[in-house]
Amino acid sequence: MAKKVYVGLSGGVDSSVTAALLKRQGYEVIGVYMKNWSKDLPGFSCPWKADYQDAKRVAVQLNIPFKMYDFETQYRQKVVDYMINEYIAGRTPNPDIMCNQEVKFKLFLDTALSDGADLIATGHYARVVKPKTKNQKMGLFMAKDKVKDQTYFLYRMTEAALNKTLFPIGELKSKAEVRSLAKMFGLVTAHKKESMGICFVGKVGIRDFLVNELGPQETGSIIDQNDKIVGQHDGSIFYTIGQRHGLNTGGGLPYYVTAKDMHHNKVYVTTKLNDENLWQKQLKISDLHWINDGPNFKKIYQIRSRHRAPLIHAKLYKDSNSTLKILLEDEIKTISGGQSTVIYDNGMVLGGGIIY
RNA sequence: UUCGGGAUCGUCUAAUGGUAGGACACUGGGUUUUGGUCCCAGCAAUCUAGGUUCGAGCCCUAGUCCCGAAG
Repeated sequence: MAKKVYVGLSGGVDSSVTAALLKRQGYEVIGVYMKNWSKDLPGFSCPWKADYQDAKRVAVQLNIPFKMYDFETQYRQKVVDYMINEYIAGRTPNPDIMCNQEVKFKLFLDTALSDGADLIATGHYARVVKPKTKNQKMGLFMAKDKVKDQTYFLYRMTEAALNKTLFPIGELKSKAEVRSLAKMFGLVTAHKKESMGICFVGKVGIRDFLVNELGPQETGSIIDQNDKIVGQHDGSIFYTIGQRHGLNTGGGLPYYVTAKDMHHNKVYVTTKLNDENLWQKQLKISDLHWINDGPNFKKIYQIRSRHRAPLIHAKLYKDSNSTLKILLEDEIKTISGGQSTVIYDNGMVLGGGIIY
């Protein structure tokens, strides 16, 4: 008897093709639209209805059952509130990593399983690799298409979730192949544009989002590497380390944010591209998460601290019981606290943590 | 007050008396399931009033406003 797979249909091309491929492979496929956010914001209308309709159309085209899970309350609590609190604390969170951890591969997984699913699937560019021997565990691996790889967002998945998850898109060579499959299957989403911005919330600027949630912020000084005030900002929570635009500060050379002082509401910048505050060779991470086993401190791993950034060789050191120090082979542009560092072992995601 | 120096896109700054250019910012687009980075395009200026000159950002005169030194 065919296994039941609940596929998260977002209304985009990737998840549509996911469902189509699984059906072709002989699974009993059920499409599910997760409604996580539906609120319109000033100057921005939430695309959830259009996305829902596209998801539904795809289900009809594939002739599979379709249902909707309403996770708005939990998404608000686990993702949006977390995100807002991080910004208030002066860090820069990654809400989509939290969404994957809490919503897609926990809430959605659990709900689907209790609905009778054997497995779930999403349109992520990643691979779940089955153990070759009995001793080996289920591993999360980078997608075949290294350019589109999305494992950076998935490193907080659990082994238990991996055991129940399929990522058929991760086996494809390229986005172009996804597109052509969508065309071949005749899916309405074949030519749909990529969606960006905070997952589910859509293409609203984080700035507008925060203003809407928290109201206008207090202005403060922008201070350069010579302790000179070079401008005024409209709220230090809006800025992130490494940021260049949005400072409204001109003068020959670009200004990059090097630090924030939330207590005094100050934003520090530099025009020196080789400024020591703009580059770092060492990272400290907390909130550690390992998919299978923890790291081997003798090994050299590859790490990534930004989506799509090149992998960098690094060694891990125990910093405390709950934190880790990472020494990088090459310098990278300084990263804000709240962002994630993901540790790879030859294409396999070992785990990672949150920079502090 | 006096003596020097200066005034060019929003900002920083180029232009032997001969098409006012660049950078940053900003806006738009591209890349990107966070933030951000990066790439492309666009917008945009000679302090005012006279004068010399075929022609003035540039030379001359006056004014206005800045900055430095003398009070």
